[in-house]
Amino acid sequence: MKYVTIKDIARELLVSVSTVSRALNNDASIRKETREKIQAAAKQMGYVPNPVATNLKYGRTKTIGVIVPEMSTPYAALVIDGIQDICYHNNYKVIIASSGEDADKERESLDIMMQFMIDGIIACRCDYNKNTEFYQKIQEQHIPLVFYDRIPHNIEAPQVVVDDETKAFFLVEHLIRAGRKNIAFIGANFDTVYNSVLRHKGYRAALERYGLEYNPNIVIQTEGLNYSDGAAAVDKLRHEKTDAIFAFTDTLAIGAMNRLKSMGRNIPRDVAVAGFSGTNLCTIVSPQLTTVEPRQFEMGQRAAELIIKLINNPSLQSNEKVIIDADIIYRDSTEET
Amino acid sequence: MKYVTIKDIARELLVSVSTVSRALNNDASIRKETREKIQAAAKQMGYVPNPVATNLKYGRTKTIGVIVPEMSTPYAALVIDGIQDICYHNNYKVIIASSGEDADKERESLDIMMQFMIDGIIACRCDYNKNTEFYQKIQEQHIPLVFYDRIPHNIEAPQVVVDDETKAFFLVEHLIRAGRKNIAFIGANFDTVYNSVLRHKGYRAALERYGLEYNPNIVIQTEGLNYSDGAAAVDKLRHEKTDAIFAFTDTLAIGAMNRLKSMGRNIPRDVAVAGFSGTNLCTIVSPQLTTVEPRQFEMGQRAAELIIKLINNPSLQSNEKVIIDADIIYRDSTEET
DNA sequence: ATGTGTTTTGCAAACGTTTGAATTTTTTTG
DNA sequence: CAAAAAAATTCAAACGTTTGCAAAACACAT
Repeated sequence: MKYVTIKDIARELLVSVSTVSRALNNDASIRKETREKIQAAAKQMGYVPNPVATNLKYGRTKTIGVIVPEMSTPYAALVIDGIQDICYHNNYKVIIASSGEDADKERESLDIMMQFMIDGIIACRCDYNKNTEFYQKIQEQHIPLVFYDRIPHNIEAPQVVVDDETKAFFLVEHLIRAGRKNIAFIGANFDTVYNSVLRHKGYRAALERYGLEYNPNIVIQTEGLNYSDGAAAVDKLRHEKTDAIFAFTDTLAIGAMNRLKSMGRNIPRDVAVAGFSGTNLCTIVSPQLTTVEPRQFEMGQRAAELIIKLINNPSLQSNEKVIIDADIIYRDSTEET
Repeated sequence: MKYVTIKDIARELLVSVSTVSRALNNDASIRKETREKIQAAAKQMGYVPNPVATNLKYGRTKTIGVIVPEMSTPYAALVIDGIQDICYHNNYKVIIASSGEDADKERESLDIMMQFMIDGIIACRCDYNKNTEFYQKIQEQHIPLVFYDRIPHNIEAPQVVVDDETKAFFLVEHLIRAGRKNIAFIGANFDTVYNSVLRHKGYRAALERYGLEYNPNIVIQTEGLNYSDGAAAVDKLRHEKTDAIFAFTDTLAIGAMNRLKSMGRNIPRDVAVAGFSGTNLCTIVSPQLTTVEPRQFEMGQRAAELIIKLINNPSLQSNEKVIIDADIIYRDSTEET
């Protein structure tokens, strides 16, 4: 593909390239007539400015890299949508990589992005104890870096997150008020996903607040975050008295729910189940799943706005922390008994 | 972020930039010693080649644009994964835009990508009767263009697709053999999604082959492709005798299934349900859903390989058509009565 | 006409690479 | 030891922009 350049226009109109450049950028020093003549010609000739040339000139790529832990839930899709919404409107390209909850893959993707010289990174770490030095190196190079969703925990950085602890508290409170006494927590590994620690904290606080005993036997940490991990967690609970489950994500909740059902237990009568994520998957399972629904699209938007702000403001050393609101959606899976 | 350049290395080592350039590119005309010295210095100084400079030089962006109709199913995620797998290994950036099944949005995204001067486009059209001229314009500009999944139908272009007709035939055959006599087809609009036309063709062929009467009253074209559209289709079937449903996608199938359940109909006893897409969503609903599962990751890979081939071979005017295999996965939703 | 001031345009360098051609250095040869 | 050949290095232009500064064009007063 051969594109029309500023030079072509200059040659055509017998003016200099600088004049064309200025005219197209509406520079005040160009005579109105000339400007209009040039802009008309540009349009007519199908000129489109070559972004790589200007990027070279300005020493940037107008690209931001996004690392997500997974890409196959509507949750991820919505966040990405939000990011792209802001970025495309600000003329930034977005490149996405999924780590698949694998820290090595995450690291590898970061490496690729660094080679692309992206102007900034929006990341959702899969494991808060991994790749820390790498992210620090990125920070030292003064490449803008924003985290979202997963709490970075052991690294100071701007971030866009949900108030896990509070939301978990309210959700568990809801279960308690619905008459549940033995509420299990199916969480992600505490050494991997810090949000899990926080939701557990909220969970425990709610129990305490309502005078329910905390039973470590019904607090499970899963291997991964797939449906099968939810199911596996249920197996571990097999011999424990349980009348409700609060799962770390919708995926875990759905995995758990289906296992419970196949064991012949009725939901919500025998066991209430609640998740966290607020994807529309909650509405396609039966019974429909109660969940905490962060404003995912907005989360993406905020993260994108933040990174763009940091890119345009290299001096700004802020570690701004944006809290995204989340709604608790009550559905059949936690109906009162 | 200030990066180390070839010039910095040149200055440091008191050689010319061309020597550095050639040394780093392993040019044979550079003395071994010099080359090694330069490469060592480059590494030590943390040099990373500036892709925007080389891209400018070569008149390309090393970016390929992907247009998907939706991004919130595991289907899309897997295809994208496949695309990225190939592209990142070939040093191409991938930028993705979702049209949300809206032709205007699709067009808008294409516009943005054109402004980014991507080297090629991989697209899944949301409506084969919309934006045709626009895609033709892209072809006229000789920008490599590959379609996947949705049949482009009224435009000649390289594509990576599934044999819809045949696969639909076999799936419906399976329903018939399981004893179903009144098999409904819930398809996407025939004027919008050509695959729907083809699957309908396969559906009809299977009926014919087994001597079942074709009943147009139980062939529904939906508005959109969401769960709600599946449910709405079931409502339209309300007064028809139906003991099986073949839905155009898993999403439609799940929407239909849930509506049937809420109407008190048992699946598969009263109505068998089958979908098409092969996402893992089929396994989280109950009963688990029979479906046709195209090799999604592979589909993405093939599409990416094709586009890269075309980029590297501008002369190649091929309209290669790659057929991706698909497996029929039999699950509880279509068990024999 | 001449000079002054303003407006408009052009020159040339720069961003970080690559690469054909020219130049320098080294090696080989008679 | 000089000349020729080969090898290694450098020069300079190019990719498509932007932009400080110089130059040209014009307006107006004298």
